Amino acid sequence: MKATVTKRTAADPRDLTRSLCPVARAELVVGDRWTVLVLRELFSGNHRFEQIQAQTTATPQMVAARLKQLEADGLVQRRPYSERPLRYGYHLTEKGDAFFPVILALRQWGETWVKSPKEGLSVNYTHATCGKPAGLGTVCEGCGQPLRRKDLIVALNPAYKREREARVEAFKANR
Amino acid sequence: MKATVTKRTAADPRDLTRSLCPVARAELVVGDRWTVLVLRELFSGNHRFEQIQAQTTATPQMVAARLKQLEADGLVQRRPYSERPLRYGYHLTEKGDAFFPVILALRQWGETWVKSPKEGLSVNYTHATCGKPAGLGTVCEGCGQPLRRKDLIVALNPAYKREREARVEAFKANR
DNA sequence: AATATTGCTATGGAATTCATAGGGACAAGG
DNA sequence: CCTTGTCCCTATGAATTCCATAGCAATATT
Repeated sequence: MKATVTKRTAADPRDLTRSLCPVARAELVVGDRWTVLVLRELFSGNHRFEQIQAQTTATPQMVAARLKQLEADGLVQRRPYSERPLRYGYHLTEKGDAFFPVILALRQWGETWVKSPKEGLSVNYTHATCGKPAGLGTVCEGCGQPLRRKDLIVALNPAYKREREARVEAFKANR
Repeated sequence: MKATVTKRTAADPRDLTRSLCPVARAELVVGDRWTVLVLRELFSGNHRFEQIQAQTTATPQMVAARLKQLEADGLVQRRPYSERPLRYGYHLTEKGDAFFPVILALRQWGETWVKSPKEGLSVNYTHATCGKPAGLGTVCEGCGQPLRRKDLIVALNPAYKREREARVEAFKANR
């Protein structure tokens, strides 16, 4: 006979919200494609709703829901950037900023194993601290120090830059 | 007037499958909670369907679908571990193995920002190459070398070990 | 007064997920 | 050979989430 009561409860070992596994716990917060893309935009300096929507290509509900959840989870803080009309920008908290190594690791894997080599690197980082190219890892290729976002000088591949500009145009075009 | 034709096509800048952004491209493959948990299990040495199902707590369809997709995406290879009856185990390819830094980064962020300190670290790694504790980063705290999965000696926190054993029991209990 | 800008919310249908149940292929024990 | 057990999935239907499209509110601009 099959089990009759299998609903998940708080004490259920199948409930991952209290799992001791740090990966499972992290995934409960960021285990979603749009969430990661929203964070990517915040790391790349886009703080406004419309920009995030345009670059992630998500629907406005998806963006609104993710930003709301990220705020509830403490990764994002909303700050007004205009009083009249009242407009909010979205900014990373310390907890959100600490997510950067995950983005870097995803970037490295994506560049190496998902993109084709002929597409070239999309982003080149220079490590402001030591002045050398930072490479693809999570620590600087030149000096060995862990890479923090604010120490990086970003240079976009021209094709990738065009792609991002094209999304802004496409977004404006059907507003 | 609103735009009339907004379906996404191959040339649409909103189609991320050909985006030059490595993060977006990576997320198309691994931007899913169950997928990441399946990979975690493969990294932790569980290669059989039932084990993966028990530890991820996903439904069998979810596990089957994710494994199938991971195989199609080249991260996982299926190998028979028994001829009669014919049974397959799931193993990481080079591409799948290269995903380890992302798992490490998620682990670091999860341990530091999602779990409460009193829960303690769930996993402690010793770097076999240098013999020292590897720490929480993606490079060894002791020797500075990037951490590869096969160079790590794993020590599970007793409470975390019990949690994993409890999931095996719970799984058997309602089979 | 008319139009544009920005940041969302509303709606309905399509797709996905989940809990639960079951099935096929074999092995082992009686 | 007949039942019971193991392992690896597949089937089903209900609940949930997602997406495309449309629209609204509060201003600023002309």
